[in-house]
Amino acid sequence: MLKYQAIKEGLKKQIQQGVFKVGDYLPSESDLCTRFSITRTTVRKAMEELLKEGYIEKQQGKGSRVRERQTSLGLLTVKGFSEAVGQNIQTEFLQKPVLSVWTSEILFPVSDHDKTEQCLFFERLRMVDNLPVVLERNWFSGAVLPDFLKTQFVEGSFFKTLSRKYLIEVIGSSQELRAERAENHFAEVMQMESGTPVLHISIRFVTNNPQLTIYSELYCNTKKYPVGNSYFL
Amino acid sequence: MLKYQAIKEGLKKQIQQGVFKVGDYLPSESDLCTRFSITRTTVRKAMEELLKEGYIEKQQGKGSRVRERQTSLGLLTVKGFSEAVGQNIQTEFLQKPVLSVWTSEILFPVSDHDKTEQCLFFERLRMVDNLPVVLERNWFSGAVLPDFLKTQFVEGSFFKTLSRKYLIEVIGSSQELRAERAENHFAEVMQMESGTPVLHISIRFVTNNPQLTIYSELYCNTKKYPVGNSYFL
DNA sequence: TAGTGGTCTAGACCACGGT
DNA sequence: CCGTGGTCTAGACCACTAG
Repeated sequence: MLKYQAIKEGLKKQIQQGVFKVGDYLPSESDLCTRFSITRTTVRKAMEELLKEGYIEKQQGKGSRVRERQTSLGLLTVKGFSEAVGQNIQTEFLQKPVLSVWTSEILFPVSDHDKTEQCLFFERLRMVDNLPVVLERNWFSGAVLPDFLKTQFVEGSFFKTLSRKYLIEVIGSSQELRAERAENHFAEVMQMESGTPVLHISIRFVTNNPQLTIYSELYCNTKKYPVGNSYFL
Repeated sequence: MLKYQAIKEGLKKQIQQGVFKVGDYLPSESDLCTRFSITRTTVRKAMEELLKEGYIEKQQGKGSRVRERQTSLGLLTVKGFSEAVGQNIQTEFLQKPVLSVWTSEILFPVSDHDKTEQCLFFERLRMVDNLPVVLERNWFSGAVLPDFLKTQFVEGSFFKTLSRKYLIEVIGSSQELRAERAENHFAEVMQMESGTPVLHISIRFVTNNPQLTIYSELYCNTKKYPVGNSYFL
């Protein structure tokens, strides 16, 4: 194992396990140098990677601080979601996590390995001011998530739960987008007129555990809240 | 100016101007060290940035090679576009670049500065097997693009033209997505039934020239060809 | 003023690709 | 075998933040 990799993984694990919490400062670079008997170059390489992967932010003169990880995975978010503080946002479980089956609703091809495992499923409705905005349906293998069905979500977030309780991180994603008509069942749940255009987002999340891939199908009413993203070098 | 910045900008300019072409190898790191009387660390920092910005790719044992720049800006592409070699892809100008006006069709707010400048516009239709897939409408200030209306597109690409002829690079983007009904005019151009869902993508491209922002509105028929992207750490 | 991250020097050895 | 990029050492000085 390369030295900078070891430092990086060590720090990452401590962040994930909560030894360093969001907002905490990591030991300074010179601290780490003496502590592990290595040079600044090596320490800085490790920190550089943590920065690139979204775990920390640096400030000259102050230090490196753990931040709420945002993968910057080119993912789309509902505009006005989470950032819009004044908004009245609710999340409602239409189906809490249960044992289910691999279904053809999943538009990305399910891997042969996944097909041989049990399939877990849950479904949520995201609302702004009591208006349904996103219907979110998720499927994934439960093989590497012991006791997931009995687990409480960390801060209401699926991905935080994977990170804190199972040390699983999302390391990649593929998305496909389609404009479709809201059909009977969806139209009703989403409180849309049947036949209204709905934005259908299919996502495959790849994690650092090769046994866990997450398949999500999102249905968005973009009338009042378009989805979007930004990216700057 | 920092040394690594100077090296980086120098190499970047030479790449943009075609001194180093796609596929060419840049001088080796030790070459650059002696040539500019600096150390490996500094050269490597410069190369690192060029890598991150998508200008080069590195191979241990061989060297650093200029590659076709792909910004990895979290942008969406039509699935099967450009990668699908067997496909029969055409691009048709519905409107070649002309002097136009800032219109309310642009969903992102047009900056006050842009509003005071002349507005250029062009419109293209992308087709696969003679089936319209994307209608693309673009607006931007012509202030910093002398003779743009008389300019031929480099390899049929707007962005390559900006890069090669004006040394302007896209450094960021914001996107918004909406599912809408194809209305009369669009439905006709796109050869879709009126009222069919269409994916509307609004993009604001930010460039390294503060005077140039590009506003694009794309309308996609996702029935056969969904749009999408992938991202991996 | 002390401590932090940012830049830079001048070396060394290694892993990889091609001759 | 040589040249390439990848890792690492042991220093130095600078720019920024805060007490």
